[in-house]
Amino acid sequence: MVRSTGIPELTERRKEILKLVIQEYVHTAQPVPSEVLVQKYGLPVSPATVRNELAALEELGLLTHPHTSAGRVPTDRGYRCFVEQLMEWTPLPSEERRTIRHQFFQVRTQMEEWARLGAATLARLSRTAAIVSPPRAPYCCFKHLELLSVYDTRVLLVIVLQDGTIRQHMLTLNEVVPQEELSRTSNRLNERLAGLSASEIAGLPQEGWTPLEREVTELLLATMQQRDRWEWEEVAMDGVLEALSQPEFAEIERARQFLEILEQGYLLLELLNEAMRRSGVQVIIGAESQREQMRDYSLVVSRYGLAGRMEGVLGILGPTRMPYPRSISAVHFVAHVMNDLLGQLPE
Amino acid sequence: MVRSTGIPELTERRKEILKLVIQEYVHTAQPVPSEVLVQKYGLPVSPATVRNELAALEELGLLTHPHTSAGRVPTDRGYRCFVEQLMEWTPLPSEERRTIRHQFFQVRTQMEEWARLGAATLARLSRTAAIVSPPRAPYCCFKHLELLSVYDTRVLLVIVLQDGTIRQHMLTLNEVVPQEELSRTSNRLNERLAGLSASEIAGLPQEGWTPLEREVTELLLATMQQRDRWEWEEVAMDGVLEALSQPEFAEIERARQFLEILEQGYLLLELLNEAMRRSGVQVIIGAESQREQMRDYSLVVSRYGLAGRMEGVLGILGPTRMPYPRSISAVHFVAHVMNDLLGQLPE
DNA sequence: GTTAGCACTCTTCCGTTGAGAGTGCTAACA
DNA sequence: TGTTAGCACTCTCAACGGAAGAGTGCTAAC
Repeated sequence: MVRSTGIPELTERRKEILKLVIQEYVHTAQPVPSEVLVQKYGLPVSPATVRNELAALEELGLLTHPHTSAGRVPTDRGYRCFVEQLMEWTPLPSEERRTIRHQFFQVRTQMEEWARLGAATLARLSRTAAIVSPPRAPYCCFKHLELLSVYDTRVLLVIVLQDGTIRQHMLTLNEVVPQEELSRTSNRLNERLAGLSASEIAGLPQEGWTPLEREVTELLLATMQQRDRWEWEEVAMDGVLEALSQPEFAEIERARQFLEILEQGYLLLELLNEAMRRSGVQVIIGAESQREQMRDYSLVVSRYGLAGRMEGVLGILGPTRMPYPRSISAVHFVAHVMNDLLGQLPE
Repeated sequence: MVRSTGIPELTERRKEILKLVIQEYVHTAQPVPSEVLVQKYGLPVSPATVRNELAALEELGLLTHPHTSAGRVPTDRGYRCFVEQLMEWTPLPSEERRTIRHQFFQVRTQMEEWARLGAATLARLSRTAAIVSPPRAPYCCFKHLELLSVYDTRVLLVIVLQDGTIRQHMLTLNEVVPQEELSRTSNRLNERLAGLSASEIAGLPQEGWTPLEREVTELLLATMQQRDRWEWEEVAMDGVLEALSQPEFAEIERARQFLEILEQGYLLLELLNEAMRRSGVQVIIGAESQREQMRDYSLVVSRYGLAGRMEGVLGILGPTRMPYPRSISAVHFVAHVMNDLLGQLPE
């Protein structure tokens, strides 16, 4: 019997051995020899038997070995099999859960802190690089704007969208306009535009509008459209240094490649956007991402929030050799906590 | 004659040789042998003579060599001497200046873009890590707040300070309050508090205020006090990968130390704060910073903005082996451009 | 199906060696 | 006195070789 993912059914003993190889390799970062499996984990068979099984697992594409006299190393498929069938769920200690919930509770009023705390928490739990996008509404309507006279002809335009996005623009007017007039203008615009989407605003007839009203509406539209593109800069990131202490980054070139993925972001943005379409924790192992640059790295991601209303995505990035049970429960838990935060905040 | 900085006066020939050693070393990252100086730069003396001079410069503490049969390498003092006395000013090509000015012009209305563009520009010009703090007023007064009903008892509080800082808080009230009542509350608070500093607000008597007014004032105060601490997170950073391609980061441990300095930030914050107190471009070479972690790195920084009204700081961080003339003109120029941006924006 | 035994392969470490790079010193020279 | 050629000396670095060790794969026996 073959599963939908193309992972072969294994005998119990092979499952056990594969699991041990992965656990050991994740722990030591060294190819795992047959003798260690017998001695350290007390398998009730001889190393020779284990070697036969290892050879069979290699035949199935779940393990490799770097050279003749080296131990076994898991392949992407091996990890996949582990994640789907063999892994034991390791929930976070309830003590730790409480601490984390408390930390989130403390910043519950400061939305701009959520992503940052999420990334920090995730990085600490997973000991690798963590990324958390701030929550936002996918189709976001205008909520409120404010024109503030700053000095002379300089005016600050503050735009608030319905998901809490705030943007500010500095305008230079042709003539000095008193604050009262600015307030009247913003009130008029608020009455006309509040609750409308970008396309609705774009479709409004502008007869009888003042030049200032038109200019502000123009900027408002530009802001709303710009917001619709995800910006890598607003994604919170943490634990990069933590990740770099892994032995896979012993050569600087590897470290640079890893940092490049994180700094450029477009590649991760693509993968995160794909992940947004599904629910639950998703694991993308090495070459499974179909991205050459990601060949040696795995991504554990989850969407969070209220679908279609206010959502974000979070995850961790590390070498394919990562403690998947821990990573998955970390991502799962933080997504859960952030879900709760958002659940308290209906649109 | 000895300068105030403790740099010895040198003969013309020694100046020339020191300059050449530094230029060559900055370029190749290899210890510079006497023969290269003669052959490549056509010094009108023999290698033996150059060796005598090199030995003298080493005696003065301006050069070292890593081992007996290696060429010379500049010391921190050597670089200091170079920066203060020997360096030739290399202005940016006017073509490039125009391009950069144009880029800044395009984001002139979006203050939150300034630091990011500044960092990107600086990184590109200097080919190393760049940091730019967003501009802010050192003693900042309250400008405006707005309470927006979000849903049920959830209310969004938007705070605008006089330097353009914007913070948002999500409140949960005990009872549902209609938007009109919220608007009246924010208007009352705006009338009472606009233009006041944190300490002035803290000193106001609150008799007769509603609980909501007190709560909002509380949050406002917390926000203003929090703003007074510089937050490393708001500092824009760029060019980190660029920096890591330098040969000094061939060993991963070096790279990690460097990234640690940039990620933690507190050390740089200290140095930047010191730099804020002086004007003009400042160069801090290696151990001059008195910080062990900074021993192998140099910082070229400049304050920008309007002293006491709206200011920020920017700079670059790289190995002590850096092209100081280029770095200094880059920092100088970007500070200048950002000065101009702010000059158009009196408080 | 399991296992002991063993040959085989490949890596890794270590000591050696030799070449090469550059200096520092000395003695001669202008 | 400053400059220079010559040369010995030191130190690094790459290459080499060999030995030890790790672990496998295979075979034959149980």
